[in-house]
Amino acid sequence: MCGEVRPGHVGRRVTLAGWADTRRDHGGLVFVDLRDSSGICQLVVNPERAPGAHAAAHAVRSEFVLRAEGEVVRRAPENVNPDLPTGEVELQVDDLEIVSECPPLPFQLDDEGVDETLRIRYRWIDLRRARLQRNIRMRARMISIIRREMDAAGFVEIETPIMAKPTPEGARDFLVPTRLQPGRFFALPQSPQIYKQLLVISGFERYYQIARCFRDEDLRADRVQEITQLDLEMAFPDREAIFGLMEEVFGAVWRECIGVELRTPFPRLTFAESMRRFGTDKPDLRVGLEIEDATEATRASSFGVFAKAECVRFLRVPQAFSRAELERLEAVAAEWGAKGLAYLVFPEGGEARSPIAKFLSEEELALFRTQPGSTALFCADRPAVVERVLGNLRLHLARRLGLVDEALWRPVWIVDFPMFDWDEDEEAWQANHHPFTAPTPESEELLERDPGATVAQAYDLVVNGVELGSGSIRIHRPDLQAKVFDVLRISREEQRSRFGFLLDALAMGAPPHGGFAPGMDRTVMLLAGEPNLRDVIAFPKNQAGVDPMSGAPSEVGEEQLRELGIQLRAGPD
RNA sequence: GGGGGCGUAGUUCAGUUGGUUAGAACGCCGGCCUGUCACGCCGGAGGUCGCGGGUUCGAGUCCCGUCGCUCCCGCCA
Repeated sequence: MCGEVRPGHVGRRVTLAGWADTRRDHGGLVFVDLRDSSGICQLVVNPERAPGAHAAAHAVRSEFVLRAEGEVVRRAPENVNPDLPTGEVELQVDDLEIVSECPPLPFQLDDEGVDETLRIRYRWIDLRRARLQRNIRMRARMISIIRREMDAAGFVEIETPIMAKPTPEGARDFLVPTRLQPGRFFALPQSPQIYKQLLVISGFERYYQIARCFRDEDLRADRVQEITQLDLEMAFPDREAIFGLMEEVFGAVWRECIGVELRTPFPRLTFAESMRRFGTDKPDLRVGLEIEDATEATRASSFGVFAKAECVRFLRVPQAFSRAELERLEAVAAEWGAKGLAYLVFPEGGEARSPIAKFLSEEELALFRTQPGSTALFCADRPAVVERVLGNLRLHLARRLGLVDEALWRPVWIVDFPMFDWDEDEEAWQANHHPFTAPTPESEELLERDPGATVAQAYDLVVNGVELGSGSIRIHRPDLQAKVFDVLRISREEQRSRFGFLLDALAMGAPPHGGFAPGMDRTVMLLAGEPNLRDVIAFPKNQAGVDPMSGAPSEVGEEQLRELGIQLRAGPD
């Protein structure tokens, strides 16, 4: 292997094979950097020693596949390349075979800024980049570690159907027609949720799967339509058992993939506390800034906006902003729905600067006064708006002021999510996690009386502000499941037709069960430090959901459609 | 569905108030070169300025439309 040639091999005759990374042709001597997945080794071809090999070397171009035979020799001290692990030696070539040729590439491998469509279209070349090789190999190592840990913990890997039943609520399904049942469709699973519950009910007390999941939704840098998740479910769970297992698995992954020791147990934060302190349910705990409350303190204020607002909160930022900076911040805040951004600037050795200072009493001012050279930024509105604005402003400021310690890893469990969110458009309750999530025993009685106050036994794992996975303790009593469906206004008939088999199974000896499902793509993305999910996926699609390499999805012939009983209409108009 | 950015050589980009023959770097081709390692030096080829329309004596540049890519919002139980 090219990257493994060492001084200990000096004098040995070896054959190396790989790709021509670069060629340096001196007319006489020709140097070729031969690359394989283990690294690079320099070939030296001397026209006097090997005229045949020299002619071949002269014809070599980038990315040709070569086989070189020769003797490992030690380089003279002045010729050592300290940047190369194999830099003390080289291969003195006697025989060089061009195994495979390559035309000039559509882009250069050392050019990082190439248009992504072009990169994906020629993915087999793009994947030769050291960075992508590292990402894809790290992904494989992670999956292998996870399998080892899950097996050791007594979990059984079981495959569930890729062709499953459509679920109209939630994300949009990818539908799959079938010739044998014209007019009917399978759906690609958004998750193996129901199957895994059935498996545990079946007596597989510990199930897992490296599962592909599909959602026909719009894509983002950190969102693709086809994801891989570690899907797991267990009988007689307690939340702590699942947390402990995941901490062990992620601990092993971080340790063995990037040499980082995660401190366990991971801290826990309730949903309510996370929203209050960080304005989000996926807080980046590397950022020290926290949102503080001023609702009560300003209740009696002569500043009407504060006095009347349902909620007033603020951020203390360690920088005295200028007028222009504050205007830019206000514009940023407006994008997130802020009607305004009140501020108190405390400059170094000067009076507080603020258009609202005159409305605030000495006591109120004292409350917000921090060290000189800082600013208090206020948002007053409904809690949801205040949280969104200040939560995003917190991240924006952290990035801009360099308050994020990139070397830190801060995992956190977010717990005690609300069972339901109120959907303004539908004027109905929606499951915050999914409809199979159990309420806490204490809040179960609130289900009918006050659905919004019901607390779910659901939890998310968040690392450095990225939601890696979520899970819950499930409902294992058919009566409770039916009650939850009632809150979601799913009629008894609909419950039967859509989830009848699950309700039946719950009625036939279902143990308490629960599970978790961390996303593998996002985990590698985090481990590899990649901002874009596509760079940890071997063959990704573009933002329009199209594969520029194969052209998928593509149109199909009439014959194929006829067999499926599908007729295409001309266009939407 | 909505908003921002981008689209000029194989690639990454520059291109002034609209004005001669649209440039650079890398890559590519040819030549020279026996210690380079992003080799060097000399020479050369390479352009539907995304596409369509308009304004103008004249459009890469201005206007309208359209397509593509990308980032974000919505959406993602």
